[in-house]
Amino acid sequence: MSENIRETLNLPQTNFPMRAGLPKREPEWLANWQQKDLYSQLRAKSKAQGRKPFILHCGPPYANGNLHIGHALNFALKDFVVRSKQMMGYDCLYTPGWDCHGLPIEWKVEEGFKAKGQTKEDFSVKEIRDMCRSFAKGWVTTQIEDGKRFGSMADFANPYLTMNPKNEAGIVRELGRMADSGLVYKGAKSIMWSIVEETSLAEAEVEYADKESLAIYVKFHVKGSDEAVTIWTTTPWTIPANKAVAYGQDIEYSLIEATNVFEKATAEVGDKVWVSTKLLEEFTKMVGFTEYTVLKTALGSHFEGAVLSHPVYGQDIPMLPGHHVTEDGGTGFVHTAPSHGADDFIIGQEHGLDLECHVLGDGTYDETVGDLPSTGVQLSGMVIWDAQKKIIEEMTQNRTLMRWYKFKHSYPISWRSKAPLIFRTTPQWFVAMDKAIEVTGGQTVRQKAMAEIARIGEEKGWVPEYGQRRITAMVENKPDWCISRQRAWGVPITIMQHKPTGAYTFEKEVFDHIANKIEKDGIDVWETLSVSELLPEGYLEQKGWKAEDMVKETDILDVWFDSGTTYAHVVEDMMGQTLPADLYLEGSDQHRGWFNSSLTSCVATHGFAPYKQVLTHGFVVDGEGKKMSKSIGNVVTPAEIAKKYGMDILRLWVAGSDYNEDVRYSEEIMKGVADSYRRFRNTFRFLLGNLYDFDAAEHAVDYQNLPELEKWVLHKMQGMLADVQKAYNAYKFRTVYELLHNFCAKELSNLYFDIRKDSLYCDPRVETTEGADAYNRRRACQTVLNILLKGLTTHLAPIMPFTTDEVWKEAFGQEVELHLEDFMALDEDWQNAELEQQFEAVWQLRDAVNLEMEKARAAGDIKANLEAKVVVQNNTGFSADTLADILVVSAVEEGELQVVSLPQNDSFVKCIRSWKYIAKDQAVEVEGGFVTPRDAVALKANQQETKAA
RNA sequence: GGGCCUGUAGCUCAGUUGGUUAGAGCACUGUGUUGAUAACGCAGGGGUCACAAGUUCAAGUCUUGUCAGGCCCA
Repeated sequence: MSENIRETLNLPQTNFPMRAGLPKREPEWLANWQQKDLYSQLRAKSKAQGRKPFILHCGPPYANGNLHIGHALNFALKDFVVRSKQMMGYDCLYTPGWDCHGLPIEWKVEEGFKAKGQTKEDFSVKEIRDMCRSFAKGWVTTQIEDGKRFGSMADFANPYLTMNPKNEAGIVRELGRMADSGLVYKGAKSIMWSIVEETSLAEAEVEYADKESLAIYVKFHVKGSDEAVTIWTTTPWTIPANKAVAYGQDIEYSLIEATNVFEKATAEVGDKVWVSTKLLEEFTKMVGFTEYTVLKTALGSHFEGAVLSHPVYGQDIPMLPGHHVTEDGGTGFVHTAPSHGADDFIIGQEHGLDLECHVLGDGTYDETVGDLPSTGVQLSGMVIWDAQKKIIEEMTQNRTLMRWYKFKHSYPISWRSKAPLIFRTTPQWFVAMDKAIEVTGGQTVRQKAMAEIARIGEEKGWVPEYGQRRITAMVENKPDWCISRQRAWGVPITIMQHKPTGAYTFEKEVFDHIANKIEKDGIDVWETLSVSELLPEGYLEQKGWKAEDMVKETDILDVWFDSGTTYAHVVEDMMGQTLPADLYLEGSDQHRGWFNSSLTSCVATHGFAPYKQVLTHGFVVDGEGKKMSKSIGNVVTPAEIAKKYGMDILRLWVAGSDYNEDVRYSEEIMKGVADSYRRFRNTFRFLLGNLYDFDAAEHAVDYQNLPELEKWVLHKMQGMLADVQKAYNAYKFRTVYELLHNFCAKELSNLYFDIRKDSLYCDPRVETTEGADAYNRRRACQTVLNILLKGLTTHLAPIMPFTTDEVWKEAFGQEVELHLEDFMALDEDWQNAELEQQFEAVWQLRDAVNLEMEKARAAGDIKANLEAKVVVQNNTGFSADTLADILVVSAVEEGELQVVSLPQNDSFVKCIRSWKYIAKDQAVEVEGGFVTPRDAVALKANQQETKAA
């Protein structure tokens, strides 16, 4: 019999499974979206509606490996933005891109052919480029596939690649605009140079590691006296390039004479040397003076005009004042080789020293270096690292060396080869930061960039705010931008020099003309086409130059120039949009990288910043807050996570994290995220299960006819979803997640669902005269469930596109696309502050009753809530019956708070259908037991319906 | 070594201009249900707010330092 009764209930029915099975099912849904080309459908819809564009411009990942978890964080955040902006009424365009040129790829390609015993010289530039191109293409293909798996709403069919001829042409055009306004110049500067890769390196490409160097103390004899000045250096190979010794103006120096020395010391009794007074003790200990006398002291200015003798070659060496001289270590004097040090270079420039570099790109000395006079060793052709000992031997022989020893210190290395770098002065192309230009209205690039940073800050464009402080510091101190690289894989610096006059082709029309050729046939035209083909018609004639006097530049552009100018060749050219873009969104390391190069470039060519807002996120670290690295073995890939948990869980992890800081990833955390996911999923399952017989068009109840409780739910939902939209606008996805999750847990599961289960399950699902009230109550509840379903699904869609799509199709049919929808519209009329207040009192009462119930339960008086009658002072404004529903008890009576057990009361019986206890005299007897009058009606109506069907 | 940032319950996070017994969700424990059932309700335990000084009538909240961690730079 009880089974028959059960059949008359309206229990939830749904095909929406409790267990998601995301790893298996997500790829199927993804294929469905792709097949329907939702991105294009959204564009068509947006166009038809005349929507305002919102441009999230994609910073290109580098195409040389699989996407890692950091990319997952970035992709997820970008997709939250794209989807939420679209659903809030924008036409949100998102073209993903890839950075394809550059040293890391060229290096990988070289590794490949070096393994086969081939060298660079075995290939033409074009052949190397072709290999690089196909290498990059392979990774772009892989990364696009990886990227699609994230579920991003993006134009994956038409991505931008910095190696596409169209983009390469755009890069050249931007260079042309800078050259035309006089910003591009060729200079000689001291730069970090890798002798392994034979190229200069950008700051970003330099790492630091401990290295053992040979440190030396050297005497420079003062001409015309028996005194000497001492220096200390860790780069003995730069001694041949020494051009000066620097002193500190205000530093006090002492002239000391050694009266006794350590027996094995190179230094000798009788040595008269100058050294910083502060460093005397350290110095004498290091060079082995066991006894010495101080002859006199003098300030640095004493050395003005002094001339020294070079410790190897003996030529005159000037002493010069240097601001960079300190007394932190060494001797207080600084060995100055302008071709091998940044400070040295500056001093050299200031004083007109010879800046020529005697070290070649491969790290060997060139012909201009003289042989070592005493030992007769030939330096030219020798690798600098090997030459060091020879130089030390030489100075030992000629008695200018005081001491040498092994010294361990932090030293710059190449990020790729990990080989130590050297400072080397070579000709390079630069973009001037401090030259006034027209496009900015007469300001320098730096001034205008600083002004733009401040303006964006005033407009709250730096999210989080500390981004402004970071980029300000970077731009403030940024030296002129070295844009040239002596490599093959990149966009050529399309400048020619007229040899006889030394003039360069800086005119914009020259760059544009070459860009057009590149756009048609690729960057190789720079090598394959002749000078006259590359120059605009009539250009040479106009200048009075001959083609055979023109020399093409062989350097290529820094990759940061490629990505730094995407605002032009992607946003303007490819996407056809107007600058600035609405948003750039990348990791916080890009304050120095892409945000910086983009700002600098766009200011230089357009006179303003390319973005309105810049959103930055931290890095993914492990559960202990340590960085992820292969050596520690704490690395996880997005692919693994997708396979284990599913992408919606990964995305939910991002949404729940505070991306302003570093984001922790661990199995424990993911377990928690998966638990949170279940709350959402079961909420949806409950909604879907209880809407199985509801058709809004037919059954929806008008707002004014809804019971108070339903109105309260709509009020709460309306306020919550309005806050959710605010949070989306402020990119506070964590708040979105929390608001939705807590609403599902508190307002819905704990309260509304719990209360209305009786109505949903037990009220008649068929309308009859005698059961009209109960029937309407259930339809009213379903009306609200249906609104909740739409509200929650649409507002959660940007975070969990897979699950919400599954919900939507379960609710509205397989052909209905959630991701073409906007956020469900919120009705202002749902606001009802008065009602909220009334319910606050109800919930307080409910808490008090629950505590009392728990006591009764502990005492063994009751088990289930429905076994209780609650005596309470009802000042809620609701009837006793309504309050009984809200408290999920069988009855409410007025009086002092008390919980009364009904099963122990002979005058009550349990309704076999609703399990409520009811007074015997009100109960209806049916086959198998008693039911309440409501259940008697529902039982009959539902049975008849079942029979009819 | 320098710049920017972070350190609140087992986990993810809130904590407004310093002001009563520091909050939420999840996890955990107990318990009830077995008609959201690998789900749901109810109740409960759990924090010397990284550490140490200082300012103050009063500090998670301000200052300084230490420790740990991250990004960028040298």
